[in-house]
Amino acid sequence: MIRNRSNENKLEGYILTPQRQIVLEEIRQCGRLLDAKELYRLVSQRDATVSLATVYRSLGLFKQLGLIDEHRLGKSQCCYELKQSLEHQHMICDRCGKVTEFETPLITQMVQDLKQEKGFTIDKIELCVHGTCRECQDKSNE
Amino acid sequence: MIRNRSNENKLEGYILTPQRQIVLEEIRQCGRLLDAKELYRLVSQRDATVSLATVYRSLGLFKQLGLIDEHRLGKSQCCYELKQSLEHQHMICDRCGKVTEFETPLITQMVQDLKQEKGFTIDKIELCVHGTCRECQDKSNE
DNA sequence: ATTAATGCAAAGCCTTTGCACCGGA
DNA sequence: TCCGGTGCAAAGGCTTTGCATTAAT
Repeated sequence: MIRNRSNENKLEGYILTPQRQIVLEEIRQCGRLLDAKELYRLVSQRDATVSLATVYRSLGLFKQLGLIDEHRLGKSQCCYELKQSLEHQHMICDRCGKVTEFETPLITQMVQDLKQEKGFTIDKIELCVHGTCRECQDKSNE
Repeated sequence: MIRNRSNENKLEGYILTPQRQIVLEEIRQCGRLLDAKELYRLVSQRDATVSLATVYRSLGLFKQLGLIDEHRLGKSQCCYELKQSLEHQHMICDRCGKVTEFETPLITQMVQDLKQEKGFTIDKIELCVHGTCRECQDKSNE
């Protein structure tokens, strides 16, 4: 097995096992938020012997290494995606369940404000924006 | 049992049982975020026969009636507090676990931006702000 | 041989639910 | 009597963990 002590694949000091490789590639290829079950299903299509436990353990490792972000978005289960900027956030439509990405510079502003006013140093801001998307509003108006 | 069809206690059309009364009062008196277990402990001190299921069912009702807000704050368990304004948000210190409240007008701005740019109508924005509080930073610098 | 990673199944944690019982109208 | 609310225990959903096995150096 390939041991990455260099920074190739950003898994410094950790072993890039075939299982971890598949998990990471599926997150990369998907390009949207995924929960563990969805990810497990995708991974299983490529190697049916990979267990759900390994998916969770890989996610834990990637999270710790800063390769991915974990979001809860007000739901009981976690969702994952490749590491994004602070400004990258998500809206959840409560009618159709669709998750839409957006960018907002207000986050940067907020980080500065909180530092200045409260002395709080921020590592991560996650928004849980709930409402109704344009499509669902249009449907209501028909 | 008192049936509130008026808007006293804001429990219109619902029965204000002794159990519900205790649950609501404890949320009121506490004045900070509480999870179900903590709330159950407080309620039990006043009436040990009240079950955890009743606490959860009461929380569900209050939530539905808009009396309280439910927050997840990136944690697995939910926390509850009396209904607050959109601007009222929370920061979590990842070192000491302390939750600090703050107000930010940027939320209002964000609601407007999302309406204008994405056509998204927002019911609720919840921030999960993670970082290090001033006290924990000071401790590190000693 | 040593050490880490994996698969499996079991356990954990928080929350919801089915069901019988109770209490007020 | 009727009907909603309650308590209890069980079930649910997601995630973590213990343990034996496997794989790499």
